[in-house]
Amino acid sequence: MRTLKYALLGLIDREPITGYDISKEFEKRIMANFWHAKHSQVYPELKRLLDEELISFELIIQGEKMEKKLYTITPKGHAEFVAWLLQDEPLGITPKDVFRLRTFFSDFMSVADFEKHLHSQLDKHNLKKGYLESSMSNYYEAVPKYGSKEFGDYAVLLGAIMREDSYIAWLKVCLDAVSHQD
Amino acid sequence: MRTLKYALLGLIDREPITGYDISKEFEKRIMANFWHAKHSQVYPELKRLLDEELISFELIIQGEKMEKKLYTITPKGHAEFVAWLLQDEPLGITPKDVFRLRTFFSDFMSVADFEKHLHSQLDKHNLKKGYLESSMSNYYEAVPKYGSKEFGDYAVLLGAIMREDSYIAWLKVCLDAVSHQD
DNA sequence: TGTGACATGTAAAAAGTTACATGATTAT
DNA sequence: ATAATCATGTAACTTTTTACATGTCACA
Repeated sequence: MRTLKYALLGLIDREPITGYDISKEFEKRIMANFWHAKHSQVYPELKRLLDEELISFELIIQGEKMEKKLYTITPKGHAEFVAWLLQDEPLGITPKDVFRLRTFFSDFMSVADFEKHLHSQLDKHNLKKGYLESSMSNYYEAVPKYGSKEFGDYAVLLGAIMREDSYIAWLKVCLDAVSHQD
Repeated sequence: MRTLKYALLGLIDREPITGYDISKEFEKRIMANFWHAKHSQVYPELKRLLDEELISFELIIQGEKMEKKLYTITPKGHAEFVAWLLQDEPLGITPKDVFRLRTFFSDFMSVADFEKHLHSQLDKHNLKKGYLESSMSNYYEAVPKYGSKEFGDYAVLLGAIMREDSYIAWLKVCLDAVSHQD
């Protein structure tokens, strides 16, 4: 399906970018909320897109001699990207979730152990939600206009916060259900 | 990390099961809501668990000559499974989501095209939510008691419904945000 | 008699992770 | 000076998917 290909093409189409900055985007910035790839996957894929003439690059010298490659999309790359963007796909398999797997097998744990797990998850998801909410309030005071990059950023950030809210609500319901049975 | 190993051990620990039924569990039953593996991954992993003496099997003859292998967990397998179950893990990377990726790049689409995408996703997630809700009402009239298999089933099913609700709510917010700008 | 579900596997390829490898630049 | 970050890559391995491969059983 080569989804990474389109994730890279889209990012490069937004604005010229280096492999290093693409990796950062996947590891700690907004894209980390719905896609991921390590730099060891990004660099070979960039080389492949270059071979396919979907992108090109300009060598930039940073300081004395440090080189970086600033990638730009080609017309062919843009056309392929937009064609992919408009495709309607079936839902696909539900994402894997190790904590839900543990919950499914909670009958092999004591109530106390399962409650410890639930509290630990609550802490982690609350922390994550906090990070997301501060990104939201730092960058977007109102809903950005559709058609701007900011709208995309805003929409996926909102989705990430809602996903955390829902996960937190689920954990609390589980906690409720077990505590009424102690 | 070998999470598939523990997913298999847990299932087999619940009750003796064949490779075929494990695959069905991943493809269409409750486990499909948080884990997945094709039969081509399941059979080799079962062989590996057998080599490691974490499981054993009994040959069952179905009808005239059709053979099936009913796998059972060994004491060693059970011990490893429970040790894994009690581990607390960091959150790990956010699951990939192709539709969120498309949303992130929605500035390369017309409002009409993005709205079409949103409606298509709404249809699919509403359908999925419907399936989940009917499983819920068919099987669980009240919250099952903690410590039973049914509690695990119920908890993850509830989580899956809440996840769909949240996704649907997000899609509606996006639809609202774009329609106010037409 | 043929279709769909039951049942179990292997092989090859793609995708993703971990480890290896190197060097420059900036801030303390 | 030294640690953190910038910057780019490759190699080996694990995980996952797609395709190949075979045969049984129940039902219409």
